[in-house]
Amino acid sequence: MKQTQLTDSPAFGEVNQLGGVFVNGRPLPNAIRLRIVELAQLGIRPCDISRQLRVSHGCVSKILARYNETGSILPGAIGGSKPRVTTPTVVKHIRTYKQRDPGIFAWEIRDRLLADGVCDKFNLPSVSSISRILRNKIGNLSQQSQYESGKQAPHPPPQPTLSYNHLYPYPTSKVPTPPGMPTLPGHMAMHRIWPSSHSVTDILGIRSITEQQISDSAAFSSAKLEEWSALNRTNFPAAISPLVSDVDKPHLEPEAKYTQMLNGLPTVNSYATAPSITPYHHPTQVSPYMGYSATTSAYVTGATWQPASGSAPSPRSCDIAAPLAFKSMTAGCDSIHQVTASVR
DNA sequence: TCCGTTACGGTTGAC
DNA sequence: GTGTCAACCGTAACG
Repeated sequence: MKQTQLTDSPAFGEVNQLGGVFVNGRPLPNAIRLRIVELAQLGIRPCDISRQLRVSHGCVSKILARYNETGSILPGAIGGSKPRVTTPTVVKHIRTYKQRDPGIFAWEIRDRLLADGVCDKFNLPSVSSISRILRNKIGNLSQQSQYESGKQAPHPPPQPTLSYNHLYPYPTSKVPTPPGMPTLPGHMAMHRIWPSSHSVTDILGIRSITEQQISDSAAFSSAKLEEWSALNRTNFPAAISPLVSDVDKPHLEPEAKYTQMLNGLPTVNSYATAPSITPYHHPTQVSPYMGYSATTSAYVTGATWQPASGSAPSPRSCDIAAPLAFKSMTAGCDSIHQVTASVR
């Protein structure tokens, strides 16, 4: 299989064709993700980023595409199930509808749920789900309601004020799409936080990176990423930090794990330092930890990105010191600049 | 050579 | 405690 073509399969990581270390099935560390976006914003071509960071170009392409689309460098939510749409509130309303009109069809209930604001188009149960609820959870309700209707006052109408989002909020509803930004479908908007707490510029401290030295931005990156890495699922209350959304919380954990394993191990600096990289050269020491340091303090340094030859790098060969080009990222840059222009 | 896309094996977490 | 499912991941390969 493709994966078996990898050059190495250490117990805790694998080495790709570029010599980079990765953990199959796990996201790249935020430090590398951040670096990918940073380099792209500096005008460095994805192929060069791929080679320098030893990340497959497909991955670079994916991360940059995600960043352009969502403004976030963080991976999506891994695992878990889709939130249930048949919440108790929805069931209650279905029951009410059935009580008031025992002959109501499932599709009519569905329309009512939508019309009354109980559900929106994203969490509207399917007709089959409603039928299942009628069958399993409400059962003989029609007969019961007919019986009860004779001795009870009419059931109060459904209260549309308690929407599904009240119990199972969708990030899309929590995070309005900013002006000028395209409206994303629900699955995409799940990760949309705007102004994105995960945008590079935000990560870099809400300052325009055009105003900073790379080393300065790296310091901010490091600080932010260390902040991330210090958090994990278990100690991450929803409101603990505005920097990270609920959706993205799970992805802090891997780095927290990696960080915990870092003591005494090489940092990512040795993994992704440009001068040390000979194209397609496999590191003599293969350690998955090399690539999974959550801290960029050692990983992202200005001097690190000098070309091995010592000659001045061109924009085509990683001109870090050159003015920002924002190559091919202009679509999202207007908003980015708006964000970076403001200082909290 | 570059890059978007896709198949693949793998991980994760809710149910 | 375990299995299933559906989301995600990055890589390698293709075009």
